[in-house]
Amino acid sequence: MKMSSKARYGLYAAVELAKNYNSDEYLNVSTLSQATGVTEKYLEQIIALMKKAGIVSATRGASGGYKLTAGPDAITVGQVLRAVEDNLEIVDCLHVECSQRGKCVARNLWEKLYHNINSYLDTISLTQLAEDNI
Amino acid sequence: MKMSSKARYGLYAAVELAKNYNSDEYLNVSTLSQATGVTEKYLEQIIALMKKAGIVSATRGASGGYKLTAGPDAITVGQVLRAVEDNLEIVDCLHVECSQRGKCVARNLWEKLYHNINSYLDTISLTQLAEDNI
DNA sequence: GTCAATTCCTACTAAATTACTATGAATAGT
DNA sequence: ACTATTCATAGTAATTTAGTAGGAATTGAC
Repeated sequence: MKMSSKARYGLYAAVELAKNYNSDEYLNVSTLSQATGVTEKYLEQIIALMKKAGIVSATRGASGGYKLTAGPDAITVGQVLRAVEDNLEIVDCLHVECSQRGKCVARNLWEKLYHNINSYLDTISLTQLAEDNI
Repeated sequence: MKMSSKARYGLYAAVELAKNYNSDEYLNVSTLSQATGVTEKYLEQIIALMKKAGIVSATRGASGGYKLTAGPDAITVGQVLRAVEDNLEIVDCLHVECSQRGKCVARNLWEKLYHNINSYLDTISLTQLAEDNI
């Protein structure tokens, strides 16, 4: 039950973008890579996931880069993690039909646990994370 | 962030052992395998982890098998999962020293999340799980 | 309108982990 | 002694993760 490196790196990048939010410049991958210690090419892929999820926007070309689509107060850790981790789901049987008989003793447990985790993660904004105010 | 099959199978086995708790017979791997649909050899390994964690006891030889060391009311899902999943830890940096600078923005988050998950899982007993009373 | 800086897209690969399978020794009841 | 069982450990195949690589598309700057 480990978080992937994508999840960790995604958070690092999100925090950097949060810090930059009040600037009018975009942060490019090269800068983010230096700030986070993650290779550019890998970060590109991770940020692409955040973009796809709508929490990051981008502009191309010279002086292009990335920006949060909303203030860091309004974006939660849960949103970031769900974007980069493949949906954060604890167990496949929540969306795929489980091979076990319909009456799997654990199914309800996984659902509640999943809900529990996400509820918690959605109480924490990027601002709070950046300020370590958790 | 997926639960391993060990975690799922471990719970299945634990529920079977819970049902058997009031009997004076031990459940052997072969029976458990049939009840859960998991191969005997794999189950052996999983139950060994539970035994190591002290929630299951065993006797060898003819008419040997396994039994919970305490009533299913007194054993939680969290105990089972921590036994079979390698400690359930969300992220390595909770016990291994993290390569990131000491001031990792996420560390506190992982700790709280880890605590959160375990607290929840420890509120659910095997009895509750077996009765789907979650 | 060309050039350079950037994102975007997608294929590939190496390493690690997971999910088993296999073999056989140790033990205990009958 | 025999048989049913757990216990210990090694091996392996499949899957996933974590990253590399190459280049096309786009945009701003000059």
